[in-house]
Amino acid sequence: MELQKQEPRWERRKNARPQELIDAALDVFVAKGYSAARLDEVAKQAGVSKGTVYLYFTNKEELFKAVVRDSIVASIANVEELENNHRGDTPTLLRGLMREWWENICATRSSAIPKIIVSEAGNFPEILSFYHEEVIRRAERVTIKILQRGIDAGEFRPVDLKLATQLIFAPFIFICIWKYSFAQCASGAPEGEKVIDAHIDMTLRGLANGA
Amino acid sequence: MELQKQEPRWERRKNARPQELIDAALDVFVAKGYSAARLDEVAKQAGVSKGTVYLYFTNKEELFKAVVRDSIVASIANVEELENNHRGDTPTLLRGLMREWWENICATRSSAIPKIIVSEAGNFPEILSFYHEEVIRRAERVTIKILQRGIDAGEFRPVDLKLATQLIFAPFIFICIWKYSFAQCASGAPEGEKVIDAHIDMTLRGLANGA
DNA sequence: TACATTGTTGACTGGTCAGTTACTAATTGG
DNA sequence: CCAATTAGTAACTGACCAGTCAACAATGTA
Repeated sequence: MELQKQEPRWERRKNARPQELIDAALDVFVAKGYSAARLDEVAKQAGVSKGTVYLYFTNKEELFKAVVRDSIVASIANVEELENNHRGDTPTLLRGLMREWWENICATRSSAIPKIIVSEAGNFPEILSFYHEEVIRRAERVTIKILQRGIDAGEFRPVDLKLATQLIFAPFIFICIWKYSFAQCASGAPEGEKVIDAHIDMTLRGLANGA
Repeated sequence: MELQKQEPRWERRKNARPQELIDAALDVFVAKGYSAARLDEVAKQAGVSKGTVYLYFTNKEELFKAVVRDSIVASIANVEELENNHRGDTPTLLRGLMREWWENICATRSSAIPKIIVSEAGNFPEILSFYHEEVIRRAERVTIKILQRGIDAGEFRPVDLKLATQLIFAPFIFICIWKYSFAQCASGAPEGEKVIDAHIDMTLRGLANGA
């Protein structure tokens, strides 16, 4: 018989758990999508048992919403703040919005979320309306605000605000979808960074007020 | 007691069943996607019991493959035949390919299939490799053949064949995805027909050999 | 060291669904 | 008309999984 210091079988981590679970959940949602994601796997990834997940999130849907809030909604909040505090010229501000989207969503694991919404929203209407309210509408609102500001200042020519907003976002969404579907098999996948640089350039030229 | 001719409780329809089941299955796959589609519902839609589905298809995956063969693979076969028999100029042939894709896939219920592949292929690798082999590769092959033919005849300028093929297909795929995701909530959805007309026009101009 | 508090566990439940099978009845052929 | 054949049925099985809960053990307190 040998006496040894027993490692505790588990630790209490009341404060750290939610973020750990959100991180683990993002991993699993990225890999499997929404409905095929297993909460047992999220728990395992976070180093806890499934019961613990339900201690911090009432159900799978709320966990998913927390993941979205932690990544995409946070990014929108950044842009809103950028818009509020920005004092310089509007093209720079719009470039800032687009870079933010690229760097913090498209180029990260978060890019799986728009793909999940596109893929599965039809089967989960509550998630769609949540996403529509907290992501799509807010993103539209701040983008329109920036475009309006540019038009008012005479930096942008007058354009259809809604349509311009959609044209600005479409390539971002397309890249998110591509990354998680055809990217595996299509050899000639478009290089995201370059595509977005070209897109930013095109957009700013397209909006420019030909004095 | 009244004597009446008893309607038979069900009919034998050995020859008709497979097509009836494929049609019903397409409806359900369109509405739910692959993994959320229920074979009980396919059976109900076709007016039979679930057991009958398994009389004609070994499992869900084979049923899905049959649906794909019945719609998209058939459309590719059309294009291959078009290419084989065509004697006129190549731009007309390429326009024929693109119209075929629009009319028989994008503009019909079949358009749900590319969306399903994009959405769920990650979780069903066997379906992805089937689709890659029987749809993507064949579509690529016949498109490249047409482009090469145009280049050889001096009708098209020399272009990167693989890249051009991807650029030709990307808008079709995007429309298929859009129809089954944002189309519901985005008001300013692009009108497919016009987008594709513009796309065909752009492609032919882009390929034209500036004599 | 003993006790109270509470974060965590993991076996369990209830519902769902792909796939199976023992049986039933529509059809066919002698 | 009466088997023999076989398309079709529906109840069933086994696996899976979101969500629950009674017991447990890590930590705080005295």
